[in-house]
Amino acid sequence: MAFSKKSEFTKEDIWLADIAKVLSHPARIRILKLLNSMDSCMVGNIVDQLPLSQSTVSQHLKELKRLDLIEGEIDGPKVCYCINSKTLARAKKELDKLFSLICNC
Amino acid sequence: MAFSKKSEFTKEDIWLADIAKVLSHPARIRILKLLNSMDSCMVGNIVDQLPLSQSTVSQHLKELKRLDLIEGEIDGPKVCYCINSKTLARAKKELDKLFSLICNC
DNA sequence: ATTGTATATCGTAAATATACGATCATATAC
DNA sequence: GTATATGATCGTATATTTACGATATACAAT
Repeated sequence: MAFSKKSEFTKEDIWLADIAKVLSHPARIRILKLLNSMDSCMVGNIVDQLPLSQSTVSQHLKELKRLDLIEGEIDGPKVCYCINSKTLARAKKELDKLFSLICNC
Repeated sequence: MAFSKKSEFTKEDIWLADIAKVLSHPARIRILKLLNSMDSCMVGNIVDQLPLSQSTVSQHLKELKRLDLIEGEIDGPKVCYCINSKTLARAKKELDKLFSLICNC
């Protein structure tokens, strides 16, 4: 493509699309579920649960962090990730708005 | 990448990720909103409302149709698209399940 | 200081997505 | 029949995503 036309849409639609994009890989959905179910949220534990290399998981974590869906806390040489409920709640609200608009559900 | 690892996740996560992927472009979000607000749902009307060429819009419609989020009905030389509420309701339900899992919201 | 452990980043290859113009197929109108 | 209109598909260029191994960084322990 010559260049992306995404910027020609509304800010709201772009943000929702961006959130959807972060959720558009099963690894990232899995990671979000894991972060909420595990006692520990170290990267190593996440890597162990996924069929992906450490570097690939790190990339997925970066994407989740970029959209503020998760937060990382440095703990010595380790990093502990956790869900950012605030952003997720906002995402849920906006998705609800979209669905109520387009299909009354 | 050598090849995608998406198939190594659960069917549920893959389906949700696929739905999210369809929603991951502002043009497709805009199209869904338009289909519900316009009297007519002809392709031409949709093209008029988007900053994209006819062929690009057709590609986006194909994606929405692939996941069964919309349905097309042939009307002479025209095609009328409409929302498939059933699939959207299922998507909403699965997204709700995900959000309640990961952030109690 | 050295060694080990945990994670991020870099470089890179292949897959997929985005976008367009051109063309094709089909239905209507003449 | 031919022309016109609508929308899908093809071909193609570029951008982005996905994935990995290798390397770098940062801290901890010895």
